[in-house]
Amino acid sequence: MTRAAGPTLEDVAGAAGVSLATASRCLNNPESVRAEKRARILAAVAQLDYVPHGAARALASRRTKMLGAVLPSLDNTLFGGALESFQTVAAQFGYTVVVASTNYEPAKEETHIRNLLAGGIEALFLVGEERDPALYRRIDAKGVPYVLSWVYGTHPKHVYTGFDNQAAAAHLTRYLLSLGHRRFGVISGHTEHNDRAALRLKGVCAALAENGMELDDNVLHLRPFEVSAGREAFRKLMTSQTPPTAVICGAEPFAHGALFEAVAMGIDVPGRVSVTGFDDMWLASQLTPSLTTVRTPRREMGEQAARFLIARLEGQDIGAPPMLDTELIVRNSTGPAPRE
Amino acid sequence: MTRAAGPTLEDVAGAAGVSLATASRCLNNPESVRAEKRARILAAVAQLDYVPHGAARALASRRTKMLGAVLPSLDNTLFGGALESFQTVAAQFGYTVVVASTNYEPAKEETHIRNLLAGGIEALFLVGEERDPALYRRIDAKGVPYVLSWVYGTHPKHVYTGFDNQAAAAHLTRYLLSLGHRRFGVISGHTEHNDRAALRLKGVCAALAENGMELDDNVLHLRPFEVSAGREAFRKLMTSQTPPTAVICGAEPFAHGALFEAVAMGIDVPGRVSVTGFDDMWLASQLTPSLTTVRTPRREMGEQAARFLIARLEGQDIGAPPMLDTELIVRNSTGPAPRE
DNA sequence: GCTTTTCTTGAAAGCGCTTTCATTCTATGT
DNA sequence: ACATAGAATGAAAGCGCTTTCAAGAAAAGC
Repeated sequence: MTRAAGPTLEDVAGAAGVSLATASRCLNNPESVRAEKRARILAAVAQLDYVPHGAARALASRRTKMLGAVLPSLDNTLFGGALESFQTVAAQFGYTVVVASTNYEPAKEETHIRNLLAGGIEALFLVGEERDPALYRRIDAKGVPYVLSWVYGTHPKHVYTGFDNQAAAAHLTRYLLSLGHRRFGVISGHTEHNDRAALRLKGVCAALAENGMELDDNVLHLRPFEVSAGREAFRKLMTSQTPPTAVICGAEPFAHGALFEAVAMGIDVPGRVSVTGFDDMWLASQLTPSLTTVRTPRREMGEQAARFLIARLEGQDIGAPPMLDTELIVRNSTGPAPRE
Repeated sequence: MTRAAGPTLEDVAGAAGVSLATASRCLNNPESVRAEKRARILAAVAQLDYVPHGAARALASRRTKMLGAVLPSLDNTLFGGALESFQTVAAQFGYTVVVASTNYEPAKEETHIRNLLAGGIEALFLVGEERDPALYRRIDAKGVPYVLSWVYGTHPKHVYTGFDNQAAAAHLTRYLLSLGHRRFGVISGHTEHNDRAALRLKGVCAALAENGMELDDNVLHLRPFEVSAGREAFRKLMTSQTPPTAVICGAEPFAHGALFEAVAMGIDVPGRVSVTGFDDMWLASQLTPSLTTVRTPRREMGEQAARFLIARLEGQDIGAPPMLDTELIVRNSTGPAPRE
């Protein structure tokens, strides 16, 4: 497809009777141009309907004003919320965001990052910390700053905009323990390439260990992040010989599924079994019973990441973003452990 | 921030002992270079860890391989599904997607489109048809092909990847009529800047008109697309003197809200009132009662749009995409009108 | 063996913009 | 009025790549 040529800055300069250099200055640093000429140039811009050529500008100035975001999924308000706020802040500062979804296939991430890097993005928004060191090296080689979200690790060379998955999960588990629960079931996302899931699971186990308990393999169900998987796992859990009195779900779709399945099975929640989620999506508060869960700072992460990255790019050194808080939201899906 | 320089194609050419031109050819059209040199060049690329400079390439070739998408919201699986499939297809063909959200504020759309155009996107994915003609002119002036999704209009110069909102809504309404319903309530999105909402509403009215009925103003509630708004409107509807026997929701959040509120109010659905949705999000099938709704082809729209746009850009002339189907999914939230 | 055709190659001219650098103005001080 | 600092301007040199164009190398034909 041949693209319509469109007027160039040179045309604008010509129409305004100034040099190319002056026209360029006028657009990037209006103060440096005499008011009278500025008016002429701006008029020419308006009249010709001039739109600057991004690639040319990028090539000459070494600035693309593009930010990249690689997410596990776009079809999901979990990441959508973060992306929305990331994009909104970016737009406020005149940045544009290029997005890619791995579809929860970590292998795709490298390709996407490579492409974004080649495309010229100046900074990168990523989810999670665990990835091939070579990938990090490639990003560093380009001098592209990045932020790891949804986690808050300790590696000094990384910048995080996230929260403490493990602590949040442990806190939630302690709450359940305080309610008297001793038999747990856990539905979690697969942990191999998902450090958030792994961390949450670790938090659960840690809290259990504090009380001299441990998680039996057959009450731990690893599943893809889907409601149907939650239903199925919940049913499996509740039809075992010794069903748990509390089912901890490492992600909210599992909890939603569990609650739906409980209705289908005629199981009283929280009378017979307590159920917890993780993320506090809008549905959590609407369900009956409403879901006890952990609120995660989705929009905050996106916003914080954008602000940090942009500050970095503009040379202002705001420090690394602070760890974000989570909050245990106690609702009606949890209650005292039933007496035997 | 100074970006790390990184090796240029010239460095690669130097390392491989060939000219810049040959190195360039080797990357864009490998066949045209003698195998022996090709190997040397590729080796140099690998060894230097060379990544092409997007802006430079774009400037020289007038191709950015970037696609733009402007959506009402990113924090919403409605558009997220379309974006996901759009991006996936784009990536398959080596395109990158730049995204922007208007946050349901149509005024923002123009700015975003302007920025994307300046950024160099080669094609545009938009939602809905209704917008300032000047905006369309600006896009045309750049020679950027675009697709309008979520609608399927008749304007010859537009390309649509969508479905017939009006027909779908009319079909749904007729179904309700056939169940004996005569008193309707409608919860719809604001129609001023939302042709999808307007079209659906029109479909409802058309079906009603066929039976010599019309929609009274006080049973029509226009709201922002939120569950809470759905709850509130439903309550208002059901506490009026003559509550409707069927509540038609122009978007699914309203229907979800209505169903939740019905539970809260102890109203039997569909015994006392039938409720319908529009879009068939995953939740629709999980709710109790499960929701009668219209399935809209979200992922198909994104995929179709990407395929069409890319074909256009590559000069293959595949025709305009066909109108996509919707499907009335009858579940348990609808039933015969209660007898008076 | 030598000419003609077909491939491969390299040199060089940009793509549209930003940004030094040197120059021309304008404003200021005396 | 005259020198001088400071501001505004234009010419020109790229930014890193693609792509003509013409020349050189290889393959094919007689």
